[in-house]
Amino acid sequence: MTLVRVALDVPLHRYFDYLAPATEAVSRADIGCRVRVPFGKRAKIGIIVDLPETSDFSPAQLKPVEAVLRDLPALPADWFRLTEFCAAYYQAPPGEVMLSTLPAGLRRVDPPKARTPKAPAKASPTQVPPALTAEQEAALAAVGANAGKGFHAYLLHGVTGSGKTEVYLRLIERALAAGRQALLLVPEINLTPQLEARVAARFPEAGLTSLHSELTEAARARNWRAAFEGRARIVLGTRLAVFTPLPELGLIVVDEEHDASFKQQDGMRYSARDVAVFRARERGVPIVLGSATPSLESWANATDPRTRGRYTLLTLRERAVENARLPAVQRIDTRLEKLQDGLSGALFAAIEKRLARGEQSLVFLNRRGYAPVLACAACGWVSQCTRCAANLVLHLADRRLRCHHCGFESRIPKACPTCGNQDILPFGRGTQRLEEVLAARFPQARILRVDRDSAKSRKQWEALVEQIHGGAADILVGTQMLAKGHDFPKLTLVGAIGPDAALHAADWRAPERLFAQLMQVAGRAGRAELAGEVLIQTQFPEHPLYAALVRHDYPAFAAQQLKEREQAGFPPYAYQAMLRAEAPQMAEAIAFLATARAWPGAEAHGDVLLYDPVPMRMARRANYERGQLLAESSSRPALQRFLAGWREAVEAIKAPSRLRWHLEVDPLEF
DNA sequence: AGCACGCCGACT
DNA sequence: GTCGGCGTGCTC
Repeated sequence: MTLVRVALDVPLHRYFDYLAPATEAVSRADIGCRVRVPFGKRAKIGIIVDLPETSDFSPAQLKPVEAVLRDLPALPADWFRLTEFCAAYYQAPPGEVMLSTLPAGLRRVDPPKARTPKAPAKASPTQVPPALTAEQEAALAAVGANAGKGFHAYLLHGVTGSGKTEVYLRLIERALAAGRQALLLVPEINLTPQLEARVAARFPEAGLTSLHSELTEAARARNWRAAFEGRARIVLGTRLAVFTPLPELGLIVVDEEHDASFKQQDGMRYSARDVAVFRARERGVPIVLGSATPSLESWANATDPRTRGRYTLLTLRERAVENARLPAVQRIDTRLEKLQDGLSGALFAAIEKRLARGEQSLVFLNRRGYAPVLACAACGWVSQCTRCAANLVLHLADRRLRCHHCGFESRIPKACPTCGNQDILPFGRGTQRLEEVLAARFPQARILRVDRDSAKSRKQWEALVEQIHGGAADILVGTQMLAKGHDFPKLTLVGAIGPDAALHAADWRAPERLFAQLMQVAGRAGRAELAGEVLIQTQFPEHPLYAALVRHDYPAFAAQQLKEREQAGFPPYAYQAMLRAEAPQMAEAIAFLATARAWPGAEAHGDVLLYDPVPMRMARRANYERGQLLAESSSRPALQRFLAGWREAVEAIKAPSRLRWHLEVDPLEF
């Protein structure tokens, strides 16, 4: 009698044992195949993880497998090591992790009928690779020196436009030549047709396949399968693609490795970048993390004397396009003049100059909507979301008040809801208002606003990019959407309007994010032959963050931040996990966290510190009040040992049914 | 997570 | 008299 151990998509930290079906034999070669099994009242798709000798359940308690699905090759052992590692590290149920990484069609009991796939896109003519700069050569030589020696992690630090992508392409070329597959991970927003086209044009025979959330279910399944079966030699994808089984994996590249979208923010809260590093080590292949502004975690791994050697630092200091220089960054001290609608005279003048020369300007403001709040000057009423501890943002474009946290919407009141005063006014500025201000000042200019409201879908976004490229806009107004990964050849001026807000934010990671964002947006200016200029409007021009930005000096900024982090005992000098709970009443959430904090088992973990439960910074969201509890240790293994026991104890806490909680390892936001 | 069973409140 | 609220327990 054969026993079959099956991983199922249920939030339980165990596998389920079944009997082999009466009609067919099951062998160890079937480990990694999908099965259809009865589960309670219904059927489920699972994955065979083992054929155990014995079970905790008697044969009479076990049900037989309904069918073994052998339409795909069996998932390989290294894939199990990867998913089981993630389940253990992130305290997530292993079956849920495994099943959630499969394309939806492959985990459905009634599979959608397979339609004939479209003919694969015709291979475009191979482009001629550009000549390499000396720095690119050096980076490639450094990686090449370790070729064939298994795992090695590299941090490729290169300013915008320094040709990181060309380095990736050359490395991919080598991997392909060695008969291996390459995995290229990119942030969500960055998965542009441009990059895909560039890779496809360079490697027309490699069967490039892409994996991201905007593909249809069928396309995703098809591409996933091509990668798994080894037909696709290059896989380009967003974070979930890190789990794609790749039989001949030879190289992993993580582009813009600092980007927050590599972190999954629900379900299993994993960092695809960290998972990628684990996977590379486990598979014994090189991994390249690339960024103009690396995460401080990666930077420390590459430069801190205590961890030096963990990652090898590769640096590209110069822009690859001939004659293109880094933009001149200037601070505009906004304490010295009265701003007009938030804009300084210097910025107006600079835009004027670009208009006269037929060049493009970009005004960067990381706040969408017309104004962040509507308020009554007479009684002090402000437009607040009834469900969240947040203000309703005024959107004049479609005349709505909108909560950016829960999606609540309402009409704009004609008068103050509390005192009836007719004079309710928008306070502050968002991109819509900025667009209006600029239109009034430059009536002849064509202004294009690019934010999540104007570019909701990928299609709209592509249309906007097309317009910008075609020169159909003189002034761009945009949020961070505009900061990422696009070459706009005619863009020579970038103005940052309100960066100071992030400077003194309570989240100690805010400066890191601000610096990355400003570096990125500054990198938009002057990418081709035209010189670029960046104007930063600030009340704190002498702040070290801006000083480093002016010098394009990421290493100095990072060194200063790491020093602060170390003094404060923050990551990467500490390891953290966050337990969060939400309930209709804050007291319930805090009581739950207090029970978790009082776990007697914690006493055996003197190397782990549990803080007090506190309300989250945004204490209420969508009518749920939220609290959090931080666990911290100076040792990652110590934290991991603690979490395994703690999670089990937390799961056993009896909580009100409307209370929800989750545990996040290596949290990024506080 | 689903999906059962199970015991108390306002409706055809 | 029933429909249905969500508490509790189970899934090999």
